[in-house]
Amino acid sequence: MPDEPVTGPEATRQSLIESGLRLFGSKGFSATSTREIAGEAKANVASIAYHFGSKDGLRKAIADTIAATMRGVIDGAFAERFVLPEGDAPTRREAAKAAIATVIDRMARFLLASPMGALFPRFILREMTEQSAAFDALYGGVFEPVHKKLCALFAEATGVEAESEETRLTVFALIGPLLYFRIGAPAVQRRMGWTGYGPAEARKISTTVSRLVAARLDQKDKTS
Amino acid sequence: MPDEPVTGPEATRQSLIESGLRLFGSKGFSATSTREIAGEAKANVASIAYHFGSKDGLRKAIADTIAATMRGVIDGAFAERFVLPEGDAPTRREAAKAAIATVIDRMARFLLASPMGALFPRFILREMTEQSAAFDALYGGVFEPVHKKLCALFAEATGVEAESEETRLTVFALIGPLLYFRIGAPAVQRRMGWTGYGPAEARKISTTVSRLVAARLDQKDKTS
DNA sequence: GTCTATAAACAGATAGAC
DNA sequence: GTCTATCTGTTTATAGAC
Repeated sequence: MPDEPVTGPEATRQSLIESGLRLFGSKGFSATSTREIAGEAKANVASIAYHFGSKDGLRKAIADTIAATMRGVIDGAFAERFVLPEGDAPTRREAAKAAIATVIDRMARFLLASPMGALFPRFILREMTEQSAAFDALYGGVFEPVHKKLCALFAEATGVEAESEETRLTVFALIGPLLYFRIGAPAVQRRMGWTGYGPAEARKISTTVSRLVAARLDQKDKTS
Repeated sequence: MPDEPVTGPEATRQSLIESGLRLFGSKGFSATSTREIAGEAKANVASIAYHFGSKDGLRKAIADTIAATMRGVIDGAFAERFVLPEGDAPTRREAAKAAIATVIDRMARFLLASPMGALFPRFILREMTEQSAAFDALYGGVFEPVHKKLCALFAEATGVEAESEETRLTVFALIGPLLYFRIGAPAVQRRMGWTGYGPAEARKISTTVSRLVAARLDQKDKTS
């Protein structure tokens, strides 16, 4: 991705996407007027129709931006650890556990302590509940590949089958807390007496979730 | 609550609340027109202004209905198990663990397998991200009391301090998966190849989450 | 490419008959 | 209480000057 110029048509485009991401995510698509977006982006109302064809075109452009950015972040996190060492089963198992811990920690830091981490899930959530076309692209391009990779790691770490129903559900249960801390942030922060998530809060949450994940990975098998 | 009549002003009122709950939750407040609500409720457009004063008045009435209903459901779940037996520490600890398991299971069945369980969180989530006044009532009336009770049970079950920062965060992490299975249902269902949540799916999810919670409750203490 | 001005549709709220 | 008809404001999209 080339650096964006600080002025010119591409800067207007980027500015509209950023404002739209923030406003659509916090107020909702219909609740946000194009005048408001243009105002916050310091652009003209007509520029939305010019650059994206329509208000809905802007929505699609935002979804594409999210998909591209998240693929970059996640591929980076996996590349760091996803190649498991050759060797005996216990060695591979411990490596897989460490890899899961790394990915969870990277996801926690992105979701809780980066600016985009706060904006992306809110936008995605709205697209998901509205069953919009933008969500299909996000699911296939980001969500499913990540979940499959985590299932493979979980299988390595515990010896179960990667694509079994139980494994897929368990992986959802393991990433659930992380996403909930982001999605339910207003409730969490009120209960914790926090005014927002900073690096310190992100670290505490990451530690809490890591302990939970570790407990499940170390759980003795039982047919409950 | 008296049974609603099938006709008359109270039936119109209830019908408008139900349609508003469904439409506000799925499309968002601003995206839903009063004409659409009235149409689905088989009522007249002007009846919204008559019964609730305004579109925003209907929003508040829905929030009140949710708060009252959820208080009933949750108080019932806690009443069943919340009184811990007198006795030695191990006995109380096991009772507390059983109580947590019961509450988690009741919450899972309500969230995943009841009609309201699908509608309430969607509406609440929108009110939360829009920082509306309706959310304040839901937080104070439902969310915080439930979280505090779970913290107290967790403290009994593990011996930690109930209101410590770590305990509060851990309880969020434990209920996170449950809420995520509901909030992220479209993504979960697509990955699982399910067309929706029925009793069988709710049971599988409840089992998965229960195993995770049990793993954390049985975790050996370590200073990680 | 960016702007102003405007068109055409739609929103929520209300007045008044019944 | 419920209806029809209408008022008033706002929305998105577009036409055309620059």
